[in-house]
Amino acid sequence: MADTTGDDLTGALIDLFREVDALFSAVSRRMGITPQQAQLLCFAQHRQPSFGEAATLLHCDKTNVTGLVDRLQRRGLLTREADPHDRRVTRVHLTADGEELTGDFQDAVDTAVAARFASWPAADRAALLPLLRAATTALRA
Amino acid sequence: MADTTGDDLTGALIDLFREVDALFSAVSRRMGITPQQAQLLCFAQHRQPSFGEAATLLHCDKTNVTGLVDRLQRRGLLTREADPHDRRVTRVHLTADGEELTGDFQDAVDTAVAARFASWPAADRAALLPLLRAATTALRA
DNA sequence: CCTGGACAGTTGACACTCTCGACTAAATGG
DNA sequence: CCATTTAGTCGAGAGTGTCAACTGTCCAGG
Repeated sequence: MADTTGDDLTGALIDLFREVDALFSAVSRRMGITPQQAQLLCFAQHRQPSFGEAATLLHCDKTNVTGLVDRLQRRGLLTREADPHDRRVTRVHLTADGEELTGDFQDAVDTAVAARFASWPAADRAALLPLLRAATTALRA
Repeated sequence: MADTTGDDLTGALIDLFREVDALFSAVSRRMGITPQQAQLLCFAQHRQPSFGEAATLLHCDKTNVTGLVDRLQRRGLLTREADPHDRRVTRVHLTADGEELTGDFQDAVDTAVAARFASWPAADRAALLPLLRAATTALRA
């Protein structure tokens, strides 16, 4: 209930959001990190984000990133590296331990998702993926 | 990148999750409450959950709910009501202010979602809703 | 040059979230 | 009637998140 468009798209989005959140949190916890830490580690895997970029990616204030990085660095999962082109910026690099933990985390999430969709017909799964991407783009606007 | 099934369903789910999270958080903030408080208020609108039920719905420990309710009660958005059938349980009831704020919150989210999907063809929107629901059910397993 | 404004990260203060273990009170079932 | 279970609370402690104020660096315009 509670809707404007006649269909309850909002409710469906939030229900899905809650399930993904639950899965993501459960796996994070099992790995001994918080969901926010998991997110930062995943970002740091592809790029080597500056603190400001990390803040943007995480949708939070840059001052928050300082503490987040502090805790992960204390555990040896990442390091702060000076940016060679701009001495103001510090970049986040994963350590070998960080890479391993991040890989394990992603594998665990992938496995869990794959298991839950294992019984889906290929046609449904094929239809879902582009719609999810389109919905994401729509929401980003 | 990072995937088991060939398609990157996991990535798409997490991307969508992040957008919904961003929207939900932004609206909560605009309303002067936290996302967790918003969730609890929404639940309390339909049912009158006990603390344990609230904890289950919010995927968190019951001790967390005590503080959550404390803060919302201090702001006059809800009350603790004794359950007539079991004197151990306390139920959460929204006040008039709480109902109003919750309604405003839901309207704001609905409006934002509707606006972002306004340009979607009806056919796409019709296809999206059942797939979202099915995906939610799949993940719940 | 060199100075002022913009930008990157840090710090301290503060509120909220979240969990754990220990506790009280009430229900329940031998 | 007593043992157990269940509901909520409390205190301690770690993490998340914001804000305002600060330092250091970069990059113009004068």
